[in-house]
Amino acid sequence: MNLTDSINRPTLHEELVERLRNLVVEDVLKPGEKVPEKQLCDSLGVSRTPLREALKVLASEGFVVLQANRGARVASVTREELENTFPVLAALEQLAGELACQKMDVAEIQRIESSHKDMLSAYEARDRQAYFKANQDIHQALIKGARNDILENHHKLLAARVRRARFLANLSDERWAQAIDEHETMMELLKARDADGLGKAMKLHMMNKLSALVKALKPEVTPR
Amino acid sequence: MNLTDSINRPTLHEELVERLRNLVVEDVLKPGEKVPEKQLCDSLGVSRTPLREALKVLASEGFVVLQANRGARVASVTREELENTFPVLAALEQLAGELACQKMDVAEIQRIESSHKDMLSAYEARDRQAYFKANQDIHQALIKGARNDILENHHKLLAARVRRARFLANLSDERWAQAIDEHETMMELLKARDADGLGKAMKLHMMNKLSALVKALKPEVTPR
DNA sequence: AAAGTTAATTATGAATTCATTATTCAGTCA
DNA sequence: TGACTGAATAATGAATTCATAATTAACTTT
Repeated sequence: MNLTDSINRPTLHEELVERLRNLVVEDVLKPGEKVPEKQLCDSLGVSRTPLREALKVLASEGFVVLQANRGARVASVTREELENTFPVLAALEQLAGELACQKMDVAEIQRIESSHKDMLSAYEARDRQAYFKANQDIHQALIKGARNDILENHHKLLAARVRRARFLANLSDERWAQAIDEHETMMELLKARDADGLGKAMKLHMMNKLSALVKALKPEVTPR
Repeated sequence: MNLTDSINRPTLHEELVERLRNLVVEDVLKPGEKVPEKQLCDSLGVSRTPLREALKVLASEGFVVLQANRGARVASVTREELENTFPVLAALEQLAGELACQKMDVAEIQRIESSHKDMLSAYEARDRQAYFKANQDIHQALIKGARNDILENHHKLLAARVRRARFLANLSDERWAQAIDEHETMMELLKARDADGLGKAMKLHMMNKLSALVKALKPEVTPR
């Protein structure tokens, strides 16, 4: 009898961390909004203890901000934060690209190519929803391919924080086309297993994403 | 009346996160050891609620491991973890080096040079304690110099996790000399404001640190 | 009516309590 | 003797309670 994977019943607070993080990333809980404990407890059917534990974790991850005796507010997405986050994310993706080239097996690369084609189809159809999905799958898979848990964890958190920015500015046609190009290049480099090249391409891809975002954002954000 | 900085009374759990993290990093709480809530509560003079909140945060930071209904254990420092963490840390330091070259002012660089000289003195005197301190000051200052909170946060956590490894293996004379050399180079590049160069040097410095560590570690660690 | 003050209400931080799960240990039987 | 069983104990997860700080509402006072 081989019971390798033991019963996996996550604790309440773990589930709550996941669910609340999703609510923040999916913009259900809006930036700046305060997070009323009682209300959430009622709607989620838990007591305050595990909820508050989850909020502490979320705060350490940067999704909410705690103020003593004033509870939690959803962290706002500032331009400054984006300008700080993207370079870090870019550095992580660069590393991921390098490692992925070395460590991924052929089947994995083929799966990425499949997601890549899905992405192209979504682009042709101008289906933003499907595009984002395929895009995320690709980046996710490349990170996984790096075989590095630490990298994966930190990337996951930063990527989630940045993902919220999609509610701030729409993807321009121009940027969209450029992104597709960049992905084509990345795909080529991955297949050629050009570690250094893919790393640099992924870094550049991120930084270009930031540029486009800041450009689309600039007018509306207070010039600080 | 300018009350820019409001009263800063951290909540209990925040203080606990700091203190417990220190206990782990300073090897007072040993890897694999379980963290008995009651005992800690008594010795710290707090109730279980804030302590448990702190443990959740520490778990999300990777310093402890939670098992449902079995409480928290201090995370062990495995070779695999080090081999995963250092490359990520190296990537962050590379970025920090690049940014620091661009953003630090002259006074800051001079202060780093002063720490650098302290470090050299400590090396001459073979004073490990003082060396570690000066070394940490330098790296800390370079990170600060990058003017990027996100980078700083993530670096801080990873650096703390890795710092625990110093209880696993001693710094060899050979490696120590090499590290000094690398720091000399870094100092030169910083003064020359060679962003790309400093970035690469810091990355290399980290990766060499890992090599030395793994070499010193290899015999004693169970071979995977 | 507007600004300021005080009382009532609400929300939060932390302690305590309760229920459940692990662990320990004595006892049983092969 | 040594492995198994089950009761007793201890530790944990979560709910509840309590004390205090923040917010709101009511009331003055001008």
